Amino acid sequence: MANDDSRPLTLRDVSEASGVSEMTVSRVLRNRGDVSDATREKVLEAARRLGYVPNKIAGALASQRVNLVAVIIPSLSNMVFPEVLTGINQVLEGTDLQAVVGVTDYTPEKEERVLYEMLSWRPSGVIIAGLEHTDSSRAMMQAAGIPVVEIMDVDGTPVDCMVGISHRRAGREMAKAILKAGYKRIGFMGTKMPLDHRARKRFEGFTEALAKGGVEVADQEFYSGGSALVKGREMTHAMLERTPDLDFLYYSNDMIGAGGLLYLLEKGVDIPGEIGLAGFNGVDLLDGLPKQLATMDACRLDVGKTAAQIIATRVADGDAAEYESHVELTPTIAFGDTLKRK
Amino acid sequence: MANDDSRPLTLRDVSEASGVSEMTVSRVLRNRGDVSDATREKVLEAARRLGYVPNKIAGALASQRVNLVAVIIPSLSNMVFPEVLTGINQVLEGTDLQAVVGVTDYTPEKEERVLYEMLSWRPSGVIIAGLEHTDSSRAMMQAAGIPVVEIMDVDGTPVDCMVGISHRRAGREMAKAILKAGYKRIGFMGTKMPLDHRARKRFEGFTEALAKGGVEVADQEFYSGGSALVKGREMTHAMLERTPDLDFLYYSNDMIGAGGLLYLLEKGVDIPGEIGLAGFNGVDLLDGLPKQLATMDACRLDVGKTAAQIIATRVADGDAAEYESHVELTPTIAFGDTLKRK
DNA sequence: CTGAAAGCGCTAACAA
DNA sequence: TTGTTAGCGCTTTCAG
Repeated sequence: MANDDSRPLTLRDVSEASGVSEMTVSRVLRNRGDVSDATREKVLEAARRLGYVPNKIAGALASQRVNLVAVIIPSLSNMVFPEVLTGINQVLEGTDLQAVVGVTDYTPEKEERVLYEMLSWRPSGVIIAGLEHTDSSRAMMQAAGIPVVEIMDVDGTPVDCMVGISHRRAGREMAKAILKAGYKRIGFMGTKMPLDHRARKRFEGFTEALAKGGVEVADQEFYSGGSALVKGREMTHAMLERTPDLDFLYYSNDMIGAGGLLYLLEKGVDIPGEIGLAGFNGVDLLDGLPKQLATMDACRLDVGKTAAQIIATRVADGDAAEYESHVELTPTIAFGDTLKRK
Repeated sequence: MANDDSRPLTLRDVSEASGVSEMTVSRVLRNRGDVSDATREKVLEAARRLGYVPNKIAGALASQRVNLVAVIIPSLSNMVFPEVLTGINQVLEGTDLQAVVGVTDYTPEKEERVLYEMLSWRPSGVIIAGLEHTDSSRAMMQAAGIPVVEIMDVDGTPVDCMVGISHRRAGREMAKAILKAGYKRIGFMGTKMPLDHRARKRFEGFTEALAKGGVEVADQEFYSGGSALVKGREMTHAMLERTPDLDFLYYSNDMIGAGGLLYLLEKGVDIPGEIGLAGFNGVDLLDGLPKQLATMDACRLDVGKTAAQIIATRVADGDAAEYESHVELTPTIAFGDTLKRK
């Protein structure tokens, strides 16, 4: 099965084994051009028998084409991003494109390194989370001459295309719903991540809309590290000790919201009567909680699918491609059981 | 900044811009061989100014070296796998190796396709979940002539190396702890996945050890799809309706265990007095629950680190490398608040 | 329908 | 310390 020495097999080996020229072997293996059934069979048989695996490195260099799409995201442990990936993969599976993932840990420097590394493989496109990048990163994407889709945010100016929701607007909408329900003393909890621009924008939209209603955030707290569920419990406890008259808690993500919810339910607090709660993201997990946490869907699957669709279209149709290059998806509020419906 | 036409920049462009030969430019950019500080500066300046990004495709073809490690896992949404990845990345960051992830969705056919695809990029090593693969997949890994580490399971025979825990033993240990605590009427809940060999092995070890203690699983149920937390609630409810005298529930993963726990707490069931509970994996999430679910850690971070270490060592030291090629990690039971400590 | 020749952009090996 | 030469394994192009 394997060849005598340990040198990987080449097209030439298949050519010799089948008595067909390298060129024709190549054609058979790629289903390109017309090849007679007889030779095709000979080639396929030989390739199978030898256990030939083509060398894409050489193929890519020769054809100047690489069927990879670089996907650059901040983290894999956030639930949110694997879901975007799922959307991307769903669409790419229908093409011959292949996603390759890079993780930035929410730092612009690592993002730059990862981007450089990935671009050096000459991918067919880039899908990257967020609109904030170093100048150098932006320059690289511009110079790469390939489609670039910035995802998950539309509050800013993209290098090329963008697909996502407006986090500012999401924050505003939630604030409006809260005010409308009659809550007045509002606490906020989130991650201590100056580099999580989307969370920041949500918070800005939130405070802005509250202000319009004459309300200010009465208390706020930020955490970093550790189990989000635990942090949600702890912060909720601490905040209510400090500011007992709060009647609403807005969490910057569902996990800490869930922690807060579990904590308050144990304490026997009346929700949403005495205190209302809301999170952000619409994670699956919430469905299994004793009460459904109010939240707002970030359209993660859709974002992934739309972004991949743009890349696929551009790769297939070239510059003549027709598509929306700026797509704003609109999330809807899920009131659940923790936010009065007014 | 960008070049005139839209052709990507080459070494030659940098060479011309700096007045240094291509070869020396290459040396500077790779920090290889001795280059005078003066020329080094000239080259780096030119490369930066032009915005040159090397072409790894060409580099890999010429050097016959690719600094990629193929990592093949069943899923990204299982929490477990991103954690293994974290371990892998932690170790690889200290080398010039780079992980590339492929997802199989728990099917051997897709695993085979993904493996083929990845091997065609001629990676320096493979890390792949599980010991069960198609003959063809096994043959490919054998023929690739690169280090292969099969992870997360040691109950079987690897192609090359393996790192993980024995799921059979994990099942047995949990059964023993349960029997020792005095529980007798035991229910089991898990995923309906004939292809999740590790869950299967755990179950086998579990029933085997129970049998040794003269106990049989009194009821069992399997689910597929949907939110695990919700499924945990639903199955727990259904099972206790059907078999009300159960005094212990063993869940094949922590998420459904958490769902069951939340459900039973709402019902006011005394845990672990009236009913004991245990899950599997030791996920972070559990820390935030009202009671700590008993579980068993699968050593995910360690598995990733050890596997990556093996690859890194083999790549660096070649066949002369010294390392354990079969590593069995031993998980410990966390009794939490849901399993009597005897 | 099949084959021969000429690179793709880079690096190993050697020469200067 | 620097430069020259000859490919890496495949595909493009063009000729049969």
